[in-house]
Amino acid sequence: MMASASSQPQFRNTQPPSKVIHLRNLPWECTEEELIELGKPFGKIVNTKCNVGANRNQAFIEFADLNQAIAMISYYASSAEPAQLRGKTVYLQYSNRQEIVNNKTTGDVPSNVLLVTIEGVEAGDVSIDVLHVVFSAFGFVNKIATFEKTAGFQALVQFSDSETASTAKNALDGRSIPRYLLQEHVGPCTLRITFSAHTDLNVKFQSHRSRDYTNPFLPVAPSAMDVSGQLGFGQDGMKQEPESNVILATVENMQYAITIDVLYMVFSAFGTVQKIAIFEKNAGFQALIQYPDIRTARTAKESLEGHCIYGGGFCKLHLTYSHHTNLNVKINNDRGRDYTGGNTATMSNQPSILGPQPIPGLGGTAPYNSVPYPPPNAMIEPQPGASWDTGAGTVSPLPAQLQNQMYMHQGAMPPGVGPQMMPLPGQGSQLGPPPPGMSPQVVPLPGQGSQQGTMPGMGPQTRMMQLPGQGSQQRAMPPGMSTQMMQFPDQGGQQFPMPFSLPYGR
DNA sequence: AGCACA
Repeated sequence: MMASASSQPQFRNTQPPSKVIHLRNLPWECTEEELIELGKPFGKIVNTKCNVGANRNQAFIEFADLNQAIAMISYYASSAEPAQLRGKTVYLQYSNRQEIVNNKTTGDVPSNVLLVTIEGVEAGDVSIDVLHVVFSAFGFVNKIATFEKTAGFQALVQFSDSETASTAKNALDGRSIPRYLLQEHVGPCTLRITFSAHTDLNVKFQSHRSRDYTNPFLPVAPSAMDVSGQLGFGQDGMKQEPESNVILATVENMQYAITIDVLYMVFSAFGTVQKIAIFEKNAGFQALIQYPDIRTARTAKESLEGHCIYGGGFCKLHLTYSHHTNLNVKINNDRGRDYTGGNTATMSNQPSILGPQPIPGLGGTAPYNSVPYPPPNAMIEPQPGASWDTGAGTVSPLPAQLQNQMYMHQGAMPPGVGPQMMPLPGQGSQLGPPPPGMSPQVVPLPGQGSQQGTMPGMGPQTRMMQLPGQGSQQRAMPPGMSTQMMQFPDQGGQQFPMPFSLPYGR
């Protein structure tokens, strides 16, 4: 048949032009998107086929028009720069076929392996551990492999079965990784999820890019040995600031003025506030809130982070640990306040009726154990509404006019009920039933372990934050609902709450 | 680095 029978005719002869281009030496698990990215400058790509060949590192792209394929081949034939994908040289030639035939049901044949594209981040912004935490909420994650593409970051996440994978896909596709799992500089990490064609990933090492959670004895790649400890990130790669008894607060969407009194009120709910300083920086309003101890600060930070001081999503708090340990407040004024007793008679004692009380649902945390001096009102029984009644105590840290402004009464919250009941996170009147279309914001992830079961029907309550103190009288949450679920602010529907069932320690 | 899919 073959007229010019040669040992390797396809290598020696230039292929006749075809709309289909054969690509080889592709990076691992090259995606259709990457192929399109490579080819689209030359024309309209009408079909692709990825991961073919013995090493699954070959692919085909089919242009709408033959001339477009010719343009691509011609360009790279004379270009000084070879075609590249993820830094790898990609070799192109006309395919020996005239069209791609594939029965690809592009995307959604269920698989136990998910292909996850994390939009808007650099590789390295999202650690494999963060991904593991996110996806573990749906079931045991067998393996994860991550890889970079030119403009983005992808991961293959392998579950035991496609049902679990489907659940995860449905819940997470289009959503973003919660901010608190990420470094500050990282932008929104939207997840795009499809089913992979893989069924079992071949993970050879535990490394910063691949993990096999089914095999603890898998050798650890040397490159992954010393990742933790850098940049203040913990072993799991998540944010781990050095803790402090002083909290630095910044405020997003600051539609209302925030005074020291307001901050005092909010932060006193977690323990004795010793000092507050507020100031403007380039970034805007900032405040430092000093507690007697790290533990109290941690409780306040974890409880308040992402929550809004005012309803309607106004004045959303973002809290980090300050590098300070003791604020130097020289004069008490509207910029700084020292409540420790040196300065003001009225502020000389525990100013709040809120004594040390365990935070409901914080799992045995005793945040006030280390308060260095006994708050005088520790024994006062919780009384709904009492603590924030301006007339109830000797100290009224909140100007009357502020009270109106501060806690917008939201139907379910009776006047006089203090900030314990204020609907903190979220944007709206969260005490009522969820507006249509709001519920996806609070799609509860199914719990994987014993710690946190699925919370069906968990609607707007998740946005309620139960502050310690008197709130137990007016519980807005079903008993037993973990406060952990309340700590995840939603951000315009972008984020999702997660049960905080970390399979391994932080 | 070298041509899939049924």
